[in-house]
Amino acid sequence: MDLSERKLRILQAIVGDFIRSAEPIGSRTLSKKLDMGISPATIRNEMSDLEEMGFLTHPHTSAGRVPSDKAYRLYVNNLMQKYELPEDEKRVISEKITKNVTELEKTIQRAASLLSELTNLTSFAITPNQEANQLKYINFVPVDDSTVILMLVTESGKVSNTAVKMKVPYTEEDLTLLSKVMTYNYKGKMLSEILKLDIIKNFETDIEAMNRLVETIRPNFISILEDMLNVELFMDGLTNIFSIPEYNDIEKAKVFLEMINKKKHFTDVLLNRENGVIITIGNENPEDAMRDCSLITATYHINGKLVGKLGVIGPTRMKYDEVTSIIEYITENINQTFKLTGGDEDDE
Amino acid sequence: MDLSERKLRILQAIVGDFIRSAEPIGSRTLSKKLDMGISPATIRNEMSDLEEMGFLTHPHTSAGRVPSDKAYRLYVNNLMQKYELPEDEKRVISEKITKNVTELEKTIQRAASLLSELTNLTSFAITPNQEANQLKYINFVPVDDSTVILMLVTESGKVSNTAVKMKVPYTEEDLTLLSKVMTYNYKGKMLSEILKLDIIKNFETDIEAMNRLVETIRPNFISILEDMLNVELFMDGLTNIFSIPEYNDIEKAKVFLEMINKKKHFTDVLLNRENGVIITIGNENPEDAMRDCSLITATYHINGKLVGKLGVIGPTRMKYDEVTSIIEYITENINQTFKLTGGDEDDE
DNA sequence: TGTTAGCACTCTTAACCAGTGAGTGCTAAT
DNA sequence: ATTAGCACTCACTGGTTAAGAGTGCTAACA
Repeated sequence: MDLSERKLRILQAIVGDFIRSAEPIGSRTLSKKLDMGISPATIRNEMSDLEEMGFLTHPHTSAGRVPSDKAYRLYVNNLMQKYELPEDEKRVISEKITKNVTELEKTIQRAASLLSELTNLTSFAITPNQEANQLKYINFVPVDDSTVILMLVTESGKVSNTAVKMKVPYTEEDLTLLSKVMTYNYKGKMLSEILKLDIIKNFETDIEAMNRLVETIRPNFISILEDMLNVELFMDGLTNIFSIPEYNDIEKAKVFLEMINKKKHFTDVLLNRENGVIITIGNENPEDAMRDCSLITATYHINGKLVGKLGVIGPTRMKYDEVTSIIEYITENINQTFKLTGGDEDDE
Repeated sequence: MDLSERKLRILQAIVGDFIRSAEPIGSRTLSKKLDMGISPATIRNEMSDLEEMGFLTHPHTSAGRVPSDKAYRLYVNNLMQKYELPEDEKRVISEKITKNVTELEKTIQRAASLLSELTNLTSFAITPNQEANQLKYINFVPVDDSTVILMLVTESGKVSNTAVKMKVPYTEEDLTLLSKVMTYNYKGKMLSEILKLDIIKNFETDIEAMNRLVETIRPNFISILEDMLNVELFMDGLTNIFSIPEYNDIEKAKVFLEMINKKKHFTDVLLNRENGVIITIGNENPEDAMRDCSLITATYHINGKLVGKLGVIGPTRMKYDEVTSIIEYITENINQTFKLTGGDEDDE
């Protein structure tokens, strides 16, 4: 059996209607809604076929039909029309994303917050994977007799630092020299590379005093590098699920929130997804706990290079057209904002 | 009517039992449990008195009695016995708090996480209010031709920085000089003072070139200072409420989570609470949304000076004795850890 | 006078039942 | 191939009943 034009139209109508109403839809209502001049009985036959093909299911005998994951997939791939964002929504997005850009993290967080607000779903975003980020600059700043601040700067403009309590004596000149030597040695190397190759561990200079300095600083250096490699996860709109009928069941809401709240695990799931706009529907998700969710993620780029992700998670019944448009528009705006500068404003 | 010894014992038993079981307790069960040789009928009379005095309520005619907020207050103030933490729990706390202390924020977050784990409640913590924190050190680090990193260090050892895209030419010497001048001017001043008195706005030197530098940097300087003043809010154990019978109702869970999720507002509530271990029960809370929660907060100190808070929020029916002991022990450990060093390890 | 046994009463909860309505699947007619 | 008609299914609603827990009151008791 193949999908006739009419079957497609019926399926489209069912999916479209269910996405909005969350109610199973029956043959009679559908017949009226379609006004193609086909009777409920005919629709019933078609529906029966569609069910046999796996596009529809039945909660119980006397209920209407509900789209299956397979139907959503077909809908997303073929039936769905491009949703044009209203101009004012576009304007809001542009304004919020590009306004007040001081730190990448803040902008990304704002983007996530905006996303949940516009979609009424739970949104999330992760900062770029720093694997490919290169070290640009190392500096040691003496603050007082026993405290030195270790500062690292990456090519993308990310700055990290930590205060180090010094256990060996040092002079300002020592530190300046050490800054220069280390910068010379590590500049342009990827963060992960520096960590993996143990080149910090084996770092030695010709000067005895400096080696003692390195010795003191090494653990901090390693931990700050590790820290820079961590991607950060932002979420927003957690409580939005309470307004979704599917999650009116306390048990389901609990499972959902617990899944979302395993941040480490959730981050890994996101990192493992392919780049670009990716929609996974219900049982397409590799994670058991997500089997009745849909996940839409998209990729944003910093300097056209570093790659982060953001997206939404919600019931399989979601407005795929609208949500993808919103996500796309937001990522576009992020890309635009961080095109040249790597995180700092120069666009005023 | 006054509270006889017997009334107190009965009340104590009711509160104690209800805290554990969440079930209204009747005269018969209580009579057996107390084994003071008083009959259910007598207990009923006493209960009736206690109800009249406002310590007990009745969900409905044929249900057992339930403690009122007033009863919890009495329990907390007079009836409750000090709960001794088991040694192994103490050990776990000490280990987790003092281990791997690199950044204050991380330790506080870990403390919150630990707190929710041990209490099975929702926990939170805010980083110290930085109002009283003094600036210690200002430094400008040139990274490349057009980027300078502005770094601020406070007395407590907090380091913040931001990359600034420079719009005017500069030399390394300019920056070094500016660092020195500004440090000289601002060192020892409180962050809030620097911001409020507009002394940044009016900052001028004798040197024309330097004033142009200041001009470029000023907005970043202000925003980084503002940023440093923000307290951060950490939470953990959000989904713990789902295992609490009181919140088995989806509507209640929703209200709770939404209240908790207004982070800005919630932070303000915390900031406004007095220092020390503070327990507020149900309607003692000024916030409508918290009227059927209890909130326990405690204060921790950094360098014996800067003050942060942490605590738990949960149903009025909570194990006050156990929870306060845990919170106290955790704050003690934090105080100990940050006694001298202001955030950096030197205790190995 | 404080305590207690006894009993009628209240109220919740669970189970059961019938009625209703939405929707299906099948059959026979068009 | 389409459709009208009809019997059937099943969730949902509202009402009834019975059980159980617990109270409040009264009268008897130490």
